[in-house]
Amino acid sequence: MMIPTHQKGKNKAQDFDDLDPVITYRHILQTNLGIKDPLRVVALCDSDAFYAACEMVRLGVTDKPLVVLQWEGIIAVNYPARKFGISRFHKLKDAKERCPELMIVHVATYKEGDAEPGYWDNVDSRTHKVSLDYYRRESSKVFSMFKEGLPDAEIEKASIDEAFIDFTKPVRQALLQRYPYLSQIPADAPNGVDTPLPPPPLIDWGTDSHLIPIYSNADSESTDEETSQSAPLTWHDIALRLAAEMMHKVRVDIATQLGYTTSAGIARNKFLAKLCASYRKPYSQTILRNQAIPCYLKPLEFQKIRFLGGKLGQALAKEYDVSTVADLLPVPLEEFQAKFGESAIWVYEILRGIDRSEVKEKSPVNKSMLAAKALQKPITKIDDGPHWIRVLAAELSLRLNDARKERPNLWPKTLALHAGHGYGTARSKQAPFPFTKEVTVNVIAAAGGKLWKELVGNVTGTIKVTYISLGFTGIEATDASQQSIASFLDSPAVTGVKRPNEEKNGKPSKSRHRNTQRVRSRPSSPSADQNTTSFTCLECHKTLSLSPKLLSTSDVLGQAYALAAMKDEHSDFHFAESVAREMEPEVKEVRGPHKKVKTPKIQEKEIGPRGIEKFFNRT
DNA sequence: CATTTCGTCAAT
DNA sequence: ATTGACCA
Repeated sequence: MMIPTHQKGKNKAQDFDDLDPVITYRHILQTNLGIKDPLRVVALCDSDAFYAACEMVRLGVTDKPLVVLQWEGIIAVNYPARKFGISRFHKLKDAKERCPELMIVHVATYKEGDAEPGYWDNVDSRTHKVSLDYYRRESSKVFSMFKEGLPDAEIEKASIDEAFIDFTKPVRQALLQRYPYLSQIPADAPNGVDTPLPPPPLIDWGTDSHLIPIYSNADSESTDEETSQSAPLTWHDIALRLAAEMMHKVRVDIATQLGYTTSAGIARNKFLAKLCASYRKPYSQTILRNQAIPCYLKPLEFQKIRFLGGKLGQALAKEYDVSTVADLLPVPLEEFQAKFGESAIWVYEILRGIDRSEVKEKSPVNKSMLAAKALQKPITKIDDGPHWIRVLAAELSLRLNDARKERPNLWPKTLALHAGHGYGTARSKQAPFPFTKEVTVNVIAAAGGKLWKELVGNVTGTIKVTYISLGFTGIEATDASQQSIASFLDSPAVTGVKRPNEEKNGKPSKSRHRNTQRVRSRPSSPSADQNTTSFTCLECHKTLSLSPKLLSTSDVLGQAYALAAMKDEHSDFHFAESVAREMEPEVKEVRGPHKKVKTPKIQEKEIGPRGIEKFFNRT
């Protein structure tokens, strides 16, 4: 296919050549067109000054200037305070001078031993850690309202205060309902289902949305609305309008019921929706018609585009010594490909208003959960680590157990510890996290403490750590088989509490299983030996071989071994074994030459080019 | 221009 | 398993 822009500078009109595609009955009748759908409509909706709005709701404040403080820094400024010229980068003192009646709210904090975070007037970064949990909870209320208000839309949580919403499906439904003749291919249609749709009706753009202007109106007296309404309507414009109505309704509901104002951008794809969402703020929404894309995009600094704000955008700016989208339009695709490889097509298309990325519905549960602390005074002694690890562990415990109130079957697969000083200097250790139902501060702190030793243990002398974080990764809702094993592993015997009825013959007693369910039928024939995974008990050298059928459970068993290793108790091994045996009775017991022990115990690792001694600066 | 505390994904 | 890029 010929791309006309290969000739430098010439074919500007054809840089944006897909703004008014022919839409046929096939397009409107066919579902699952995905990103190729010429009637695709995507919105980006984000909360205005979200943290500040959360505090206003919490404190019952309306309209008063307010900032949210995190230690000495302002992290959120509500719109009334912005009227005084206050921004996130001002010092608190400057902000107070600009607005003496400014309300100042410090984010919730807690210290070691606190049951939960709280709001305090006097906070001390040397002893306390920030908790952003209140904002997470409020955020999930907002997302619930998106879901309830837009049951047919795909919704992708993009951050704590932002969601992409794919309106294509609900808009299609509304289109066919409002204009039923679209579903009837006329008898005299020349090309049947491939006949273009009749011209769209005239519509009122309404008053709930702003419109991005279609012509540069710098020296024009007409308003944005006039210049944007002047272009002839397309069916895509009708689709945008229908989405705007739905978006507006949900936004009003959220503002009324939760007290959070939002702003939204509505366009044909994700990156354009994100861009135009901030066209007017707060509490407004903006429609970007296809015809308005060129004049909106060309003067734009390309580093403001999502994913061009980092290294790639810098590389582009440096390579061509330019800053706007229009500056890059003459660059042929081949040149991008030579210089930017994989990203070339994506960049080339983005510059032309094309974005193939899909709105991907995400699990309501985050895949990771981390607690982090920046220390203004560095840790210098290895023994100082465990204190902060306990603080971080307490938060993780609180948050995980809170999440489990909604979803009891949530399990974190690994625990990771990061530590470092300054930028780009972090090191980390991670290990499988023990599979227990009782995720207590002690369990997390013990596992975290092990990681800490692994990370800094072989440094002799002084360390320097200004940043430390502890987090779960691989958080998932387990299936029933894992739940049954988990509840077994949480039985008192496994968790270390002695119980009256110990098992006989290595087999657990019935009573221990009254809360577990049998979920897997036996495989009809056992698998061959070469496909099994073996575990050997360090103490008695008994080896357990698991068939591939138990792939998922062997994963769980791995966690059981982690627990055993952590507690230095070999008895857990045998409990794990008996569970496996019960679930798959042909699990083999092997005696004889000991195979290599497979445990999740962290192996001592060779220090790489950026050695640990170099990394943790001696002082 | 920036801090801190998040979170996701990909390369190796 | 570890590191880093990027987002807000």
